[in-house]
Amino acid sequence: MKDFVRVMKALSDPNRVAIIKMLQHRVMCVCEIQAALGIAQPTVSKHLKVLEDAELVTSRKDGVWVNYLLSDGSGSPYVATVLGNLRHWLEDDPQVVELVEKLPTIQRENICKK
Amino acid sequence: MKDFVRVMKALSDPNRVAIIKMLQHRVMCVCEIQAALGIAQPTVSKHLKVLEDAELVTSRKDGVWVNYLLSDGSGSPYVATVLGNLRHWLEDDPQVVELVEKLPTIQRENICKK
DNA sequence: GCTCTATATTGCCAAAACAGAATATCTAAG
DNA sequence: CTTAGATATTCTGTTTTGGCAATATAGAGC
Repeated sequence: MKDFVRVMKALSDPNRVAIIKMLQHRVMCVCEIQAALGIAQPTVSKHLKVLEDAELVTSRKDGVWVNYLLSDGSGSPYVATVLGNLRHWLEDDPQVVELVEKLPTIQRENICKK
Repeated sequence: MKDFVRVMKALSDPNRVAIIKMLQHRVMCVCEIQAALGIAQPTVSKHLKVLEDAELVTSRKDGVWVNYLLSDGSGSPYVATVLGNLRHWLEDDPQVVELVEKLPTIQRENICKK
């Protein structure tokens, strides 16, 4: 029950759902997600922690960067199923469409290192 | 996006999930749910409102009683899918098992009209 | 060692969520 | 039309959440 509720709670925020929809297209680092969503960096880190605690997302350190990617869902049937459903769900959502369209223009080389 | 988040948020509370698991077995009125969960009546009504707003649940008035039942999900693909999944999910959850076991002993004739 | 830079953590605030007590509404029955 | 019981709504207090600014941490490179 706790695991299930944790996953549902993680999916109860539009920004977190947006992160998942973006990660369906590619791996992203924190500053890229920050640039895409237009919210503060600590806020992004906190959202990612919630998603990671729910096992919806995993991270891999690559030097200074931390790459976030979708979990394979092997640890939780809820995660596996919901991530599967989210492949089709929200594909036509205006906010998601806009995010995915500008995704190619967001590259860590241009965004960070200011 | 808003619809999806609303459904996820509705499923982010253990008591609300418990209500859904009970409604899988039979229609229930407010005071029966109250007795099963052991929480205050206004709290139950509020949870039911959240579930109804998310279209996870429907209600039918029957005189003084209001019977709550699971939605058929025809209004929302998220609802249809998640309610389908919840048929199998949490079947072995201790809290759910205990609730379902004592479900037969909870009848509105015995519970209400105090 | 020191300096950048990316990310995480902390602290704080406003808004939302959950709980119950008290109250209001509705309906059946007399 | 008055009462009694089932449910909904309001009110209030407490906890949780989402946001940001400020700070701390970690790794790359000098």
